[in-house]
Amino acid sequence: MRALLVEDDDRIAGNVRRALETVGLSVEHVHSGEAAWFEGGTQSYDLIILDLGLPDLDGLTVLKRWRGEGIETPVLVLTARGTWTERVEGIDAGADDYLPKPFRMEELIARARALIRRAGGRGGARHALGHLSVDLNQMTVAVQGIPVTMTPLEFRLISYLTIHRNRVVPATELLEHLYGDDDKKEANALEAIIARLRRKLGGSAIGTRRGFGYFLRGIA
Amino acid sequence: MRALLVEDDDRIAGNVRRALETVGLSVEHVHSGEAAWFEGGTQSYDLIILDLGLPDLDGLTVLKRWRGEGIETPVLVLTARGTWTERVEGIDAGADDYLPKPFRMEELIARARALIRRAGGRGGARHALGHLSVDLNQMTVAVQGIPVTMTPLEFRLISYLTIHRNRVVPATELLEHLYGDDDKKEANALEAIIARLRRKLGGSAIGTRRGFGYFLRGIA
DNA sequence: CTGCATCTGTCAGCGTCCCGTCAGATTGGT
DNA sequence: ACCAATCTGACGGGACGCTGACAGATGCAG
Repeated sequence: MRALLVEDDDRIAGNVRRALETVGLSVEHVHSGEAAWFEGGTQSYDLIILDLGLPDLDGLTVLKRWRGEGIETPVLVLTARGTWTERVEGIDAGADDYLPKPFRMEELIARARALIRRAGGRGGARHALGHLSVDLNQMTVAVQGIPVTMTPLEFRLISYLTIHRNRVVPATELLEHLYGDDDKKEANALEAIIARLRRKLGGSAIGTRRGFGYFLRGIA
Repeated sequence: MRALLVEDDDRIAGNVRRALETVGLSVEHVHSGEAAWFEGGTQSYDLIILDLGLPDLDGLTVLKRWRGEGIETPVLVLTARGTWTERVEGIDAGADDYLPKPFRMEELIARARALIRRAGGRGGARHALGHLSVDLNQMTVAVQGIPVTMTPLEFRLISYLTIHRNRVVPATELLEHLYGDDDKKEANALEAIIARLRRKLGGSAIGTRRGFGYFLRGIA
């Protein structure tokens, strides 16, 4: 379940990304209209979150182009100014839903879920790979069917790795995800959590790429 | 058991919400016709309370669109002016019942109940898990068949957990549900209610996921 | 109006568990 | 083989959640 986030403001983007990821979406983020136009046109997404106020190519233009090309991905439009005309424009251009800033993250999530559901993509908050299964709703993790209790940090870490299962996640990114970038912890804190996770999940669940980061592998 | 409340006046909306919640309904609230149109079309509700006097899209239009789409959810229409013609219009558009402002909350609740019951919503109003049974219509809770008396807050909490039984509900969400986000209570208030609930229901009914929130489990 | 009962928010104390830190072992790359 | 990166076990401070007690608020009865 992948989402494309088009937003030039990094602060907002960070929040949105975190919110979406907690409900099990894997989020790709681009800052500009051009990049969005390219990403959305070449990759397959289950949902696109589109901010209208972009530096280069206008969001509405991008949206119209997509629709013109027959791309049917559900699009949720964000905009600063919530005027009536703009809303109509957005709907006319092919937006599936519309959300004026500022908005509450819960609302964004609710609407995102609704869009995905309507599009027929069943919101799968349940991931399984190999002998490992992660349920983002119940916040449970099971190895070979038997449940394993997780502490908050451990769960957030395994969730993040699960959502980004297909790539190596840099340690810095994990640290940023677990603690707001402000908190300064010894780098060792992450390693400690990884160690505890490995003990619970079995040693081979989490792999290390020395100098880069960590990745999840199905347990063989 | 979920209700959608479409009402632009926040004062009225607050009262209605509280009233509905005391009878065990989980209430979603939108302010505009557009939002209502979207919410009602994408989510599944057991009841919709629709105010006609909306700023953007007229309530009647929304209602007609829903019916046109085959959405059969019972709709209770509220309106400021109770003229005869308007009532006919409302019924014609597909409303199931009609209530002129001002009205007494008791009457609203009575009609809401009637609509849900008529729609066969009886099926969803009674939940049973393990030795615990929760009846949202009668506002009763029973453990192993013997009824337990609940205070209002306790009942709203157990209702909310029952409705969202399949996931871990974050403490913040519970706080927001019990008190409007405006009220700022010490976080401990929630814990106090949970403790009282546990004493009544037996310790194992409500589970804690430290750092996340609470969840309901059938009593084994 | 007064007294009683109930509900519920606040507080303080306590136990449990989380997790950051440290120190030493171990691994992997060159 | 050497060095840096990573791993791991142990430990302790502190966050988190639970509970009992209390008091203000509210409602009801007399």
